[in-house]
Amino acid sequence: MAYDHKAIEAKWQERWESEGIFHTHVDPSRPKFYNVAMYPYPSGELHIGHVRNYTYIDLITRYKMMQGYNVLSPMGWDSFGLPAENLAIETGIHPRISVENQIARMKEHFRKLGAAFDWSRELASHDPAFYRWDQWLFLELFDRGLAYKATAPVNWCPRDQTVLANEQVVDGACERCGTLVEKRNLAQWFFKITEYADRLLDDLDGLDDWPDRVRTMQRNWIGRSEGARFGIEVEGMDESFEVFTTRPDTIFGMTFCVLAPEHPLVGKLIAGGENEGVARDYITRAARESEIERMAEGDKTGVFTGRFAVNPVNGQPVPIYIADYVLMGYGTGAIMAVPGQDQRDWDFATKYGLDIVRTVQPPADWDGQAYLGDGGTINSGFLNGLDQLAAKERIIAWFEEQSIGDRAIQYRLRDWLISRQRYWGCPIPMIDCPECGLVPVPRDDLPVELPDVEDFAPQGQSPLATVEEWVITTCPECGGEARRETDTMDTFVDSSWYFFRYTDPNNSEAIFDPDKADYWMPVDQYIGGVEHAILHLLYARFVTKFLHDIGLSTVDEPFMRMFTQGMLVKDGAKMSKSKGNVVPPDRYYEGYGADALRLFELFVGPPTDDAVWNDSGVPGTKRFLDRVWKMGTASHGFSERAPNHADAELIAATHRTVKKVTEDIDRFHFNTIVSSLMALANEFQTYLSGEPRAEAFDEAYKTMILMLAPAAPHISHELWELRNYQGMLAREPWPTWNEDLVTEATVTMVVQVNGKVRDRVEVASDISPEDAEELALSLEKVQGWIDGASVSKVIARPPNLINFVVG
RNA sequence: GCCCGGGUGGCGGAAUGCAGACGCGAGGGGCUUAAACCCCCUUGAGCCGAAUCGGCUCGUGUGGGUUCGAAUCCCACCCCGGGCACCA
Repeated sequence: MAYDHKAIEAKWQERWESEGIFHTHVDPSRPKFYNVAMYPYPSGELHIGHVRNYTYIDLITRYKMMQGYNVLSPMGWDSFGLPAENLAIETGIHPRISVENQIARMKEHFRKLGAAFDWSRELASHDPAFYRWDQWLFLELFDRGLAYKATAPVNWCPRDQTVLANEQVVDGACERCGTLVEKRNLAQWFFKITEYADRLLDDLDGLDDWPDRVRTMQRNWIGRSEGARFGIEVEGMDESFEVFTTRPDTIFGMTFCVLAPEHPLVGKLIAGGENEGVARDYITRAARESEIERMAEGDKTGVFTGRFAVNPVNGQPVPIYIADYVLMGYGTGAIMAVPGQDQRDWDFATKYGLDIVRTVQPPADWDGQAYLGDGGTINSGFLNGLDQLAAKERIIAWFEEQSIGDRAIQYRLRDWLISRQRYWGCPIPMIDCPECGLVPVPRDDLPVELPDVEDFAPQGQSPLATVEEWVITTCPECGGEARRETDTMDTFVDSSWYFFRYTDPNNSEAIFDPDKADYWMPVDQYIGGVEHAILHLLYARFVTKFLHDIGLSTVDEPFMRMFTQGMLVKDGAKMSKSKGNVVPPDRYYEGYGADALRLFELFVGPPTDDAVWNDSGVPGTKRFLDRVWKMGTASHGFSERAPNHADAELIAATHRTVKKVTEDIDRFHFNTIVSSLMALANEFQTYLSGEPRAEAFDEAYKTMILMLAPAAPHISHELWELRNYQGMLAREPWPTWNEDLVTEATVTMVVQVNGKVRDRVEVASDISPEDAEELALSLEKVQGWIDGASVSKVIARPPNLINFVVG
């Protein structure tokens, strides 16, 4: 008999809500557990990919509650951003309206899923009560010189007269009209995250409960490299340029230099030269391409400027090229090229017939490519014979003696550009006064609220610029007429601190109460998609360190334990609206129920991996729940016999499952907890088909319901109540296991000969290596495989395995 | 191009010294007037024998290596996915 999932799920959702069991308060008497799923963009539809994420967070919330923690699991909305704005441009519907409708829809989905969130702490980034603190944070950064204005290029569509996001540029053209996109320089706001580069890098070492791959990605993203910076003179001109290199020891091998096409010196270098026309074309083309496109070209391209640079160590003139594989945004936008020791330079030199001089002795058979290893310096004047490290020290000292350069550290990390020429975001709280310059909006005037506009489409500037009565204001310093900043902030600003706000979401006096934050922070468990492994996590870490530095937070890392989950894939592609392969969860609530859906979401695969959605999976987990239901509600005709081995075995199997499930939850192997519970249910079936005793069954079954509770809460709660156990299941303690019961008296030992399994034998689990060897040798099959040959080695790993090496 | 992951039956996956747990699908059988539901059995490939039982060989993307022993560790290659700073 299938159970009535619709009635049961509605009943318990109502009960949890009316009893407010997930409402949380500061309670220093209990250990806290702060559990956060990355807050979603309210796209309207929750799809089964989201459901996977929230099933994980919900499982942990309920599990930790059962373990006695004071668990905070809040939910909110990343509700500013491009999709709502695009919809507004298309339909004229105000983003606030569409976003709030979508939030309501998604909340309904969460309710139907049985999600255990503390809704009293709900927040949304488009709410002025929230984003005024974005503005406050901006001003704090500004006051300390960590927010500044500088010019940076944007994608510009000359036909639509708008700034485009990278996502809106397809193959170098505007996604809407197909016009070739140009780069245009605008004055924009930055956060000086590079000031924190070293701390962001060093503190990764302490994040032991983060996935290694995420830490590695962050390390590489920050990209600290040590080397030297020095100046190079242009021959026959009173000009020079700086280069940064990690390999100053190879300077004698510099046979050309390369400048980025945007390098400020390029114009002067090519002026009047034979290559001027070609160079100008090249620069125009490079400007159209994105950095990724420039780096992605397998074949390096470049143009000779017609000028030569002077190698400072030997006075040799070397040609200066411009090439798009050198980026203006990294280092000094210019490099010394050493083809002998750098593969990209090697490729370039080979293509353009430039000299290659090796300054590090490669191994004897080395040929046809750059040599990056160590091997003793050659062809390098006063550096000859030194190893790489010594040569570096020597040449840097020489730069300093000559006053042409010095030791330098270079980061790949760039400052965080937060300006967006968009409507649907948080206004930047600055005023531009003709008399006083850039003036911050006074804290008391916050929030600077987003005004309503007629037309949402960006027109060169933010749509805010068209709202004259909003833009024109008075200068807080001199009282004269001034203009507001019309750019809005990157939505990553909102998401870089919202987890602090959850700890004190309704505070109208401060961003949050430091005491409340002190109780809850850091987040004990943070869960989200691996696509956020770099940017969002880095920004959140940066802002947390900043809040720490200004005395608001006692912690300087936000997330103790990080978990990045894989995506759900359907029909060979990532689930997304544009691919049209989104599976909404609704269909499952009706036919199978939230519990069956949740269980399959857990079961579908390892949480860290991408998983493939299979439509017949949910019916499978529903079948399992039906079996559990039937076992717990049918009358079994229990036997009055004395306890025997079968009863003991059922109890032991249950204890083994408690151990396995507990350990698997702790290490995030959610897919195998479902397997283990299914296997246990199969044991129950076997037991019930014999002569079951009520006592053994009740004890084991009660434990199974407890284990099922975090994964499939509705059915578990109903069974708990039906079987007359007292209290709400969600508040029951998580079961423990008895180690003596878990350890089995005998185990199967594998017997190998030369590493191949030849027999198995049942042995006592505490068998000695000697006894194991003797027993194994006595086996007929093993004798047959050894076949009189001499056993040269015995590898004994009792009680699991023994291996005889023969011949 | 650069950085980070991943490749195991028909499918999702399990397994850190026994490859294929658990489930899906498929095939066979039972229940049923019939179907659905439910229950039972079989299910990596190839092979051997005196054949429903016993046994052998191969097999975890490809090729090599380390080891008594490799899905697991190392090297090279192929393929797929994520990120690359204005999607979130």
